[in-house]
Amino acid sequence: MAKSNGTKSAKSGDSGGYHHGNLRAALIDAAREILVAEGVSALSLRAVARRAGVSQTAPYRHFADKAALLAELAAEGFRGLTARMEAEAARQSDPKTRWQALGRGYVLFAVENPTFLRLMFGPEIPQKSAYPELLAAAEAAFAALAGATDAVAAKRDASADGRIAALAAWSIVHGLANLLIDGQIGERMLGGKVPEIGALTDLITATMK
Amino acid sequence: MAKSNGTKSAKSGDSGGYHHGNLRAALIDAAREILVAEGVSALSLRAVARRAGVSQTAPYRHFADKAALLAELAAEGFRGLTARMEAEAARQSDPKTRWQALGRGYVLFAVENPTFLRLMFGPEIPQKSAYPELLAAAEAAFAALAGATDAVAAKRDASADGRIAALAAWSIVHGLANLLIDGQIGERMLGGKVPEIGALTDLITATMK
DNA sequence: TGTACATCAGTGAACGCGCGTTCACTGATGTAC
DNA sequence: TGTACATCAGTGAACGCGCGTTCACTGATGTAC
Repeated sequence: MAKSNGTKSAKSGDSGGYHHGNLRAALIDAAREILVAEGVSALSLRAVARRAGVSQTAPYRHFADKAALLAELAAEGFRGLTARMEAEAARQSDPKTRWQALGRGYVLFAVENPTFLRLMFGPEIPQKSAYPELLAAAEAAFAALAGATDAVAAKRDASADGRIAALAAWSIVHGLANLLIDGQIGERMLGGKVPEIGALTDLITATMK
Repeated sequence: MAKSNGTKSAKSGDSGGYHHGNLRAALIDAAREILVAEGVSALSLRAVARRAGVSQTAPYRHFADKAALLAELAAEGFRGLTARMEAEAARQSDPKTRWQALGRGYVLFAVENPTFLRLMFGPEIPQKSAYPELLAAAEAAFAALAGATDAVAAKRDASADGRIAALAAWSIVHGLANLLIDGQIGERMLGGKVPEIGALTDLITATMK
């Protein structure tokens, strides 16, 4: 997920003129850095502008408002989530093995990028449905999971409801991910032995039919 | 969950003197009302004092700081969650039926009290472990679930790991609850037919071994 | 029963902060002729 | 090739707001004698 738009930063050597060149991308870079380093509550438009080295009103040349910038970052998060799942599932063709690998990717992404997960699912972006790109990225992530669980369900029982299987799969990995990043899973709960996250996720997803 | 401490409210007829009588309870009532009506982001100490009809510094006579008040409210939330689960599972003695009923209670509580869930699991209370009452209430909720899933796991397979079964159960209902309250589950995902929440939860929990 | 006094639970003003957004503006760019 | 001019992408000041918390204070209560 550590990404950069590979454009000159606000203060790089290009003689630092009045015009920035690629401020839009630089603002998203700055926002990502703040999100990762300080969390979603520190992600103010003013802080983003400060970090990008421009005046606090400059972002309004590129984003309608704060939510529009956050929506773009959240969409990036969903694309990262999908990528992480698919990386984990590469070359897994057995349906069940594949779904477990996708689940591992989901939970690992969350643990590696907790602040992203909070932005993606939290209330900071009101009316997520107002951002088609965000909606599409979220649905693509779900579709990746659903594709695999459909295959599991169909293999086990031709009359199984694929939609329910997909939602159940999403629920279990989403729940585990959130409990982990919210610090709800204490050692006590696991009886002292705390497995590595990927292994733990495999144990959890193995409890599904 | 709609609760009141049954004490005279800030402005009731008791001649409204300088001393309130039971401000501590009245502050928690006020906080609960704000949480329910306006969400966790509106839950400021100043707003709570305003609603209770006292000066904005009065709460400091009863709570060390904002987090202490929120922790008390969150603990109340966990007790409500446990109660909702147990109400749903009353008179269910078959292990699997019982666990599904508890799960229904979990998800229904979340849908009925979404802002409570966000307070209970969200980042507004830093260092939840600093509040023993909160910790105990959260663990009691988990224990209720774990008690039932232990029985399911033991019945199915004597060598099954009860802790993993419990965590998986918690994950799936927690995930479903959060996806629902965050508005992530669209009609599209369910193919048009949107079942009632309790029935949906039963379908989801039925996918566990 | 009366009273001095310690304690408790409130108040009001203030500190110092950060936020999203709007406004009138200006410097830089690029294009039509 | 040179230049007038429209447009674009920045700036800086300000509006109006809310927040958590501290401080010195005061009104009310209850208790010891």
